Amino acid sequence: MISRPTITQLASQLGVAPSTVSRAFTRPDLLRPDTVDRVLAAAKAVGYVPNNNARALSTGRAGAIGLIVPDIANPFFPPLIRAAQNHASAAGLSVFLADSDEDAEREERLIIAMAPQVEGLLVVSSRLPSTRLRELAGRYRLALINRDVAGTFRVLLDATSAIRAALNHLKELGHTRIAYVGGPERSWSNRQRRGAVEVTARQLGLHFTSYGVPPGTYEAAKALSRTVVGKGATGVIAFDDVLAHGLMGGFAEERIDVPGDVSIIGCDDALATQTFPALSTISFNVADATSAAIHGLTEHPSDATLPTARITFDGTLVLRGTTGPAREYSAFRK
Amino acid sequence: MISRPTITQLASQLGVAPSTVSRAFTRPDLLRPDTVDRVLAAAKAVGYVPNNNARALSTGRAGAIGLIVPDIANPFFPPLIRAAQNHASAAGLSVFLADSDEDAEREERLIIAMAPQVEGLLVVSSRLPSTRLRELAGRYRLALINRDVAGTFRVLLDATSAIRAALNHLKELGHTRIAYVGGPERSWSNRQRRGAVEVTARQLGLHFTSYGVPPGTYEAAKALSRTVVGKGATGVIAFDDVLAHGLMGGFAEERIDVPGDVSIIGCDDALATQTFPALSTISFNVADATSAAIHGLTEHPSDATLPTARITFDGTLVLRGTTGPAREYSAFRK
DNA sequence: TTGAAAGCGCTAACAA
DNA sequence: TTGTTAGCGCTTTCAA
Repeated sequence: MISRPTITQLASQLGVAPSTVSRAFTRPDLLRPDTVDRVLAAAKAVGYVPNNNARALSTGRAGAIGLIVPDIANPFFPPLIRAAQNHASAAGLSVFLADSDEDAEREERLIIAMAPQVEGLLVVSSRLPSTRLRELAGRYRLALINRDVAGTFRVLLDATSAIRAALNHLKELGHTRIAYVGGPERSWSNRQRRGAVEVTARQLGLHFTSYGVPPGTYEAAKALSRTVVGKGATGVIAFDDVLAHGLMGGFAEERIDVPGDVSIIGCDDALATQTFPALSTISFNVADATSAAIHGLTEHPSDATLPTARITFDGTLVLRGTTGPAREYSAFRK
Repeated sequence: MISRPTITQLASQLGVAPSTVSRAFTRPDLLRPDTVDRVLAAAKAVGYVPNNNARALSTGRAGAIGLIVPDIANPFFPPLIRAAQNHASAAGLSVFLADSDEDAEREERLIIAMAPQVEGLLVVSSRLPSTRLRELAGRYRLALINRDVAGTFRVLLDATSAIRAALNHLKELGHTRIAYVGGPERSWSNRQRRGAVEVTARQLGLHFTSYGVPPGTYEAAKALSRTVVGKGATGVIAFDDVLAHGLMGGFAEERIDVPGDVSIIGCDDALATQTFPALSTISFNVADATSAAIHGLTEHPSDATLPTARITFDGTLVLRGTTGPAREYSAFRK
């Protein structure tokens, strides 16, 4: 932030009032078109850029939103972050990004520190307890993504129907033993997905087993792969593509063929086709969901909190190369 | 940004002057310790948080830095982004993140829009022409990462020595035909790495071929894999881990064994061990490099531009599972 | 050690 | 359609 032309300098140089310059930028409709042109041209010539801080101070509107994610390195988040930036900048807002590092306390500190400085906060895949989150949403302008807390403004990527489609697909291929490999326990998506797999499996008469990979990492999933298949599951649904990929890595090492020996379906469609074989998965329209959340954040800018809302987006099953006919358990047992 | 207690309110509530409250936060050394305590306690009680915008306006210091990356979804950047945030927040700064989407014009617009609002800009892997970059660095406070423009403040991850080690390693394994698979043409790292491979190959008497994957994506690299190996290369160095992984994906589809048929070494160590076999690569201390850049950005906050500097960090060759003894070319030719 | 007061650059009544 | 003016919340001289 080095010194630069101010609105007053530009105004006196043009022989107009500061407010005229201001209006040329914020309410050009109030000015004669040629005045606007004159001001804008002069602004460009001297390199005048409005000072956001002064503007924010004057209007009481921060001109920015905050975005908190648990782990920027997880491939699910970058597209979301990019979508958030695009939508925010279309609304004339910049975005402060922060990473909670999967740490609930850090997440709360971030919320408290950032909230007063921004128009509102997009909190994605929160790791905070629901009661805390509800409290915070009662004090600050929070829009949650992938966290279903009653009384808050939340946008949810709902995998239920896609999971039903996935299990139907596996059943048709002859799979009878299904495993779910879950991720972070604090993740709402994880609990939702596990629940959906369990319920659907029961409805379809499929044997269901659940595993957990609390750190949610590729490595941890890989380490679990032998166990999963050793217990006889031939169809596995993973919490997300990272875990699915980790399982595939483990299977590859064990010479367990995908999809010959075991079928696997991920979630989030975050790895595109960067696995071999290409991963079947559940895809969401993250951009639309993010857009909805940003809408909520920007809609009634002067309210202290966001209205209660529950907006859901369904996922779609995307079949690629990791599902195939079931093989008999014993046929590849080691 | 909802209404919240101001310094004036807090002051009158405490029966002190606003400046006293201000000093309790910014220059506690000027106050009697018990005054400081009293103010801080009251601030905490009423939930007072300093208004960054007002502070920025008053001091002329933005309290934030900007960070521009070409593609947040590329796994090289998230760790860097996280490092930037950690170092910035340690210096009391927040960070505005922006993604140029590999687009030079968009990158320039971002620089011009953000620069006036922040203490300085961290521009990573710029896609702008050097002349533009030099101009911008002469006008704004820019710290470049992975872009070597004379006269600017730049921090470089230098792969040269690690590439030398890599080729020596391949040569010892009996490889004689080396290919480099490059990424974005605008990338300095790409040009540097290609040059290092070429020079070293010549010195070691190895046959060298260069390929390019301008989009720099997994998909594009995968599509190139057959060509690379068809021309007889048995050792390949990829611009980055994403391309290396893409090549591996292509090889897997073609039933070309890694490292049995072809050895491959990536760069950036961005995929950890998320490939099968685990990828040999060149690793950099991104956190230190980022720290150096942020140091530069925060050192002389009132100067209009950063001093000229060229700070380099060498990479390290990390051998994992994708390199092995060379096989005769004809042995696996299709 | 603390207070009073001016001013950072901008916006938004209100007036003209 | 444009100008005047009073702050927004904070920091920072200067004075006490």
